Amino acid sequence: MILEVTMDFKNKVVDLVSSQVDLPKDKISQLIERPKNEKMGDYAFPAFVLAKTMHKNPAEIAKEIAANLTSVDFANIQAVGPYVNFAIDHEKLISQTLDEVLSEKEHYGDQKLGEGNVPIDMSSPNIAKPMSMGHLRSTVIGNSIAETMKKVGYTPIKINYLGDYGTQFGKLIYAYKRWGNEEDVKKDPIMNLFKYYVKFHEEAEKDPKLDDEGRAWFKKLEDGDPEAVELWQWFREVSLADFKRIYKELGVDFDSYKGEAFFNDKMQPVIDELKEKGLLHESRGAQVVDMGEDENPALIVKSDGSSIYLTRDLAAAIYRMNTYHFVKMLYVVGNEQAQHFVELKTVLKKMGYDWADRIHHVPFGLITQNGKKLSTRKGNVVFLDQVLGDAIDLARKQIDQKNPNLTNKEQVAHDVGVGAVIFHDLKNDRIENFDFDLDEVVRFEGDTGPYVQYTNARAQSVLRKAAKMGQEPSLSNNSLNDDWSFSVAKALADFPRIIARSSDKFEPSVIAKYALDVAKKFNKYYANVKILTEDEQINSRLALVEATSIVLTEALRLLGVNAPKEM
RNA sequence: GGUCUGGUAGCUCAGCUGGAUAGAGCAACGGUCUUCUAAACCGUGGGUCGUGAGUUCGAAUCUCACCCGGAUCACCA
Repeated sequence: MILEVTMDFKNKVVDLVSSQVDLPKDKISQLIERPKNEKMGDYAFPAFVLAKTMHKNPAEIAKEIAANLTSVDFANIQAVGPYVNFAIDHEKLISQTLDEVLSEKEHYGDQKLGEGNVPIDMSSPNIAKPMSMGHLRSTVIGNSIAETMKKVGYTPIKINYLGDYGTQFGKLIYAYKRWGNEEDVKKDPIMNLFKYYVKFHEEAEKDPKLDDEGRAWFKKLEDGDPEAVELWQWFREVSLADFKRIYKELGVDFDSYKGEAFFNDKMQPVIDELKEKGLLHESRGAQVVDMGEDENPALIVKSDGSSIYLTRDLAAAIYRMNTYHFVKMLYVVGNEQAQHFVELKTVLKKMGYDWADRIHHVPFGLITQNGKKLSTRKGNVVFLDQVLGDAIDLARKQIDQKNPNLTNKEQVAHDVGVGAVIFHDLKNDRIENFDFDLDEVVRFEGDTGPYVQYTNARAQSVLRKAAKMGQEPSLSNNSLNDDWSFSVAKALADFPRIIARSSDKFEPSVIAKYALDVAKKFNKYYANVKILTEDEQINSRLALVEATSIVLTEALRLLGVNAPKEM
């Protein structure tokens, strides 16, 4: 069972206040806050609410409450203005927290907030196009949410809903036949296919008839034209191989690669069902479902009879419900598609599927470059491959400069470079747009992934040196009670709460911010306290160091970032 | 124009369910490596929290209006 240290103390505060005040406990619990300034203590009860009923000014009330309270768990209980401040006994919080972290190790922070399958639709790059920074976002956000959901009891199912179907393939087939050749595609599949695709859109600007050609080829593909199908399969195969290479770099894997094409034969039943339920009607030659007064209708079948993504997503959602019986389903997809998911849920609801409420669109902000939207069609993209490569190169250079004797340089360069890119993507609220700036992404100083990794490496280095001295982490001796240790321990005690919040909001940045906070506090500790001094507290200090390393490593793991022991 | 989303320090952003003098990082300037990895630490300067009302003992936080940026508004996904 999980004993959360901070909860423990908070409950004690609630009990104490409750003994003096005529308010229900849950109300008190709600009012209790954490002072911003650590000097004011660790918990505070504001007495304002009582002013009316007691007809006294809050400061007086606070004073009275404080005067009547004593507790062994708190070093100090005193009124400051209208607040009753509670300062936790440092020694107690430090020893309890460290004890808990060291005994639970990487399971520290595990909790049971729910259970059941949670499919996560994530990454989902388009076949025949290079993966961009946009796909990176979906991939790393989805991955981190999956890890976090697992930690709180759910069973995530990572689904890569490959963009392996749609009108774009008609365009690509046309473009390949007109400007492409087999040899080039074999040499460098993605880049050359992508070139044709961009060329198509350039030409289509001048000659809109090309769009019709593209649509025609897509229709052929849907009708099973052998040439179209063969080309499509080939494009898919070479693309997927390339994607898997990048996923390996990122350390992300998937439970399912069922892409859009998989649902080709599952759309007609959905269309039939919509028809049966009287939801479908014709509009401008297409089949649509009404979305209400001022809304555009949801398009189900295009006027030329071919399929569209909403229909496919409906089929996919129903399939996933039947397959996984999910308790939640997440779509980690850019914010610009928000309307689509509103439609998806609305149509499912109209079909009578209440489980549509279990579907959550987890949107993220747009990535721009020099303020402009990245568009694959125009070839205005940032290639993920390149970014990762640059980041790793830079990490390698740093290692050569700062720690040239490091043994597994390549591995560490990879972890640090890729870690920087992933962390950068996760540290801000995911809804936030960001303008891509390579220097910013591969920065290793300040609020960055490498900063957290470095902090952990420092901790590990101390532990290695200690072992050589014959010293190891242990809480059996003297416990710590200095301010530096307390600051670190208090941060460590927050971990379970942080995980709960992150999983609740589907927000990895909560964990990223937390990791930075722990790292910062540990670095202050490190700068102010000489750890490897052979006195009676050395083992306790080492316990603090090890606990910090455990939490940092686990926080990074939840973000999908490796934590090298040396760098 | 409708809908969604954002507007906090020069730049990039925190600020949890409203609470005590609004915080980080970057950038600028100045310190700290014969001592546990300086990818670090310490210090200085820098903000009418978009604007105006409202709710409240108390608003960056909640409500409304307005201003600005971005996304989106059926036959792409």
